[in-house]
Amino acid sequence: MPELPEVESIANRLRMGSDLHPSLVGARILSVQVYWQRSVAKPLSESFIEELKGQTIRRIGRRGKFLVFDLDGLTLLFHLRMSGDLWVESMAQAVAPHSRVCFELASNYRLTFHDPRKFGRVWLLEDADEVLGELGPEPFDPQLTAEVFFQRLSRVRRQLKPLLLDQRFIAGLGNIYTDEALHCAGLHPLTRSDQIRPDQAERLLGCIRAVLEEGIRRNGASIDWVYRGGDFQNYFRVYKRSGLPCPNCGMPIQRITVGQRGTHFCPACQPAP
DNA sequence: CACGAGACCTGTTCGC
DNA sequence: TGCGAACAGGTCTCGT
Repeated sequence: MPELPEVESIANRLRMGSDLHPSLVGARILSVQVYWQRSVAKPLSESFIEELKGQTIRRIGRRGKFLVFDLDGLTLLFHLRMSGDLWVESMAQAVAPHSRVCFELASNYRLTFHDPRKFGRVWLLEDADEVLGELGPEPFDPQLTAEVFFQRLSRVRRQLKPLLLDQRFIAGLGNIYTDEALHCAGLHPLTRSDQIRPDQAERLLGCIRAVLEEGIRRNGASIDWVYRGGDFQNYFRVYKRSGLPCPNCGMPIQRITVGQRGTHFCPACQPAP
């Protein structure tokens, strides 16, 4: 489910509240239940539970695909990986199947880390950089100019698709938005990064920002049974559209596998390198 | 350094 | 209908 726009949408909802629950900013944590030990990456779950007692959520943000909860001198981080989600439920509700970690709040609500596939992780850290430190730039960082982006592309010789998925190169892109951005930019996913011209780099950066912006505007994409809320899935141009016509030229969208990931592109608009 | 394969997991969908 | 294979929004580790 979660790439930058989905995580941003979840962070916004938790921060602002919704018709179903109040904002979590200012909420105090009474107790924590861990139902799947490996979901807690750090520290050991006993300390995790103990240290969280009495902490208050001061701020809710996002960095790359991480949700960042600033507490009282500690930082709570979530990575949702493939199937994770954060739910706010009334304490009266039964704990749902696939709930991995539950946080009971003083407001009589419960924050649930729900994650069927168990790939997601949560950290409680004194220094968030221990986990976030290696991340590449935020796509919307004004410091990330077309010039800087071109230099970063040129410094390595890698296929564009796996490179854009590398969170150390740029933070927040996943399989959907990478395919959409490459299609928007007219670049084949297997193009080598050091073969890119400055004007193509500028176009690609603009497209990355455009597709992420659209994703955020539509509150992310909701596919299958994981995560509901957004409707960007109705506006995909290439992702999961193999065989269907390219919205630009009508050519059937093609699907290949790149670095173990399904990769969708238009053979006409994105000519092979 | 760059890439591919396997691991970690459960659930859904597709083909026979 | 039933069953196995393929596939899924991510990332880590290992071998070449």
